[in-house]
Amino acid sequence: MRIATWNLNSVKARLPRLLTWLELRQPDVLLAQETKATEQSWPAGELRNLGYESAHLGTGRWNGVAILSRVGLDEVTRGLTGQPEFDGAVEDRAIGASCAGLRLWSLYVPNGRQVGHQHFDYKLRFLDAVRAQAVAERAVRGPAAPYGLLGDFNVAPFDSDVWDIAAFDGATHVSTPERAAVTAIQQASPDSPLHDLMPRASIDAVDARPPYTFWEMRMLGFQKGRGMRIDLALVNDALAQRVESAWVDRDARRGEGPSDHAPLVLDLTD
DNA sequence: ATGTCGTGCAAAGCACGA
Repeated sequence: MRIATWNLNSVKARLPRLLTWLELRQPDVLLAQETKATEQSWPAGELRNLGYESAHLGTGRWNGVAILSRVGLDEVTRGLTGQPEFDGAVEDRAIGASCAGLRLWSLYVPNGRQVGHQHFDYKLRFLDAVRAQAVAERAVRGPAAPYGLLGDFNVAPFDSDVWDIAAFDGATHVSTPERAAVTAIQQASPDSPLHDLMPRASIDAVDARPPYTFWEMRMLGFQKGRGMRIDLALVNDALAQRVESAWVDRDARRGEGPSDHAPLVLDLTD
């Protein structure tokens, strides 16, 4: 079984590449972010033609999250319990579902813009709502149920997760409170920690490069190797023990018209 | 700090977000 998470940066702009990628890599579940789609514009028909059911949460120009599955799509949850608002609205940043016995979330954590910006505070509150969601579901489902929080966290957990930590002095994505908020999610249920699965940098069996998942469109970030590992898979023991391989599909970042993110792929035992 | 994208509005140029 194969599951993946991918920030598409517009499903409309990415649809040809998305469909090609689904046929090439054959994921059983895809957790998608930044669809920038409405329920009307979500391409459910094209996805169904490839064998995927899908559940989408999106209202327009920004954000938007979805789960695609060809192994069942049940218990769909749109939004987090207690999800904070920004500018008076709950944004389309979280959708959960159960797929073939796995409880999975597709998350698009707010960017934060600048440390100290109100959007940064919103980011921290959102991450705390993710933590609370994990605690609540852990209480209901128990530690034996495979559980994963996947998506664009907009946080690089370690200094080595960015191309040059000196270039990020004072920046978001690497600050202490953001990293502490991610750690708090992982440790929310101390008897059932969530592991930050470290992927390989590519599908190759051995790849010594850093496993970045995002490269800026500006300044030729990909071409210059200026990347960040900000798309994460936080999974409990029950799911982690089924992971045979985790890797970044950096080939999806190449060529004409890519997203600025590459998919993070998990290959599981059946 | 931004040299690139993507979106939507109102209209082929901008504002906004990342």
